[in-house]
Amino acid sequence: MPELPEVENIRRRLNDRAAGRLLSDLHVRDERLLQNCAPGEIREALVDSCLNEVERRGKYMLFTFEEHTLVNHLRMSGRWLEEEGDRTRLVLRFEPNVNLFMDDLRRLGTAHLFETENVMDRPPIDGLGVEPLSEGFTPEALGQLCTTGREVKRLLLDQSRIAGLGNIYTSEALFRGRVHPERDARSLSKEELVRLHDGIRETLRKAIQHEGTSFDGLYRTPSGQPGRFQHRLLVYDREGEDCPRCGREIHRIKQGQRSSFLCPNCQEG
DNA sequence: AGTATAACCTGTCTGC
DNA sequence: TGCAGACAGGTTATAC
Repeated sequence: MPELPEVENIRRRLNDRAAGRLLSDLHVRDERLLQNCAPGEIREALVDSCLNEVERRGKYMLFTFEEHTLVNHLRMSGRWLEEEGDRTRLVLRFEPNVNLFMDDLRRLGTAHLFETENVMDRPPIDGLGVEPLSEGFTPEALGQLCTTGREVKRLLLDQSRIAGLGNIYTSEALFRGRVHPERDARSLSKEELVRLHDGIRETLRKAIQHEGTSFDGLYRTPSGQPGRFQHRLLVYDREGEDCPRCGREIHRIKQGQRSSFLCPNCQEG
């Protein structure tokens, strides 16, 4: 479910609530969450230490404590709540009386534990591509990623190239850039690369600003509020509706078992 | 190196 | 009403 804008909003809220606080207790309710350690190890590593900050890399959240860092991915249905949910997998209790609950209906989310100094050099963080909102992500940088003959939509979903885009925001970014999702990535002109680059940044910035996209009540900010960006989507989940640019019909296609939404008139094949 | 498929999970919606 | 199948915001192991 959560892509970069959702994770960024969650990160900000968790950071505001808990950064600088002492972790007084930690409960693993579902051991399958843990990818590289046992419940006893993570408790031993984190309890009684201070959370320095909550950072984000791609769709991962990094809870950076003094010695160790907890790396969390929400996958399809994970979320963080400030009250107990009915699908709680992990509980963090901070002094004084700040509780955070990781809730995850489909139980696909993951957590890794690392020594803080090693996090960036270990999987899964070390293999992530460029941050699309960083200074390093320029139209030229995008062009250097578009060197293989793959469909551009699939390339944008590849987290080892660009970290943070998911199924919603790739469709939105390609629409804004007026690039067809099935285009061979190598075939994009300089002008199209600039448009796509702008489309990616504009989409992500606006989605962050509007606190992400909530469809079926799954995504919530930790305070319990749904996002508002579902009201501003241009093509995603709008098959059969009018293109906001030209008024013709929005289409849905399948690429690698996943839906892409586009306007065939505005986005040339 | 690329893709395709299944797998991991649980729920909702659609059509018969 | 029941039931099968498709589908859902993500990633990864395995097989070509």
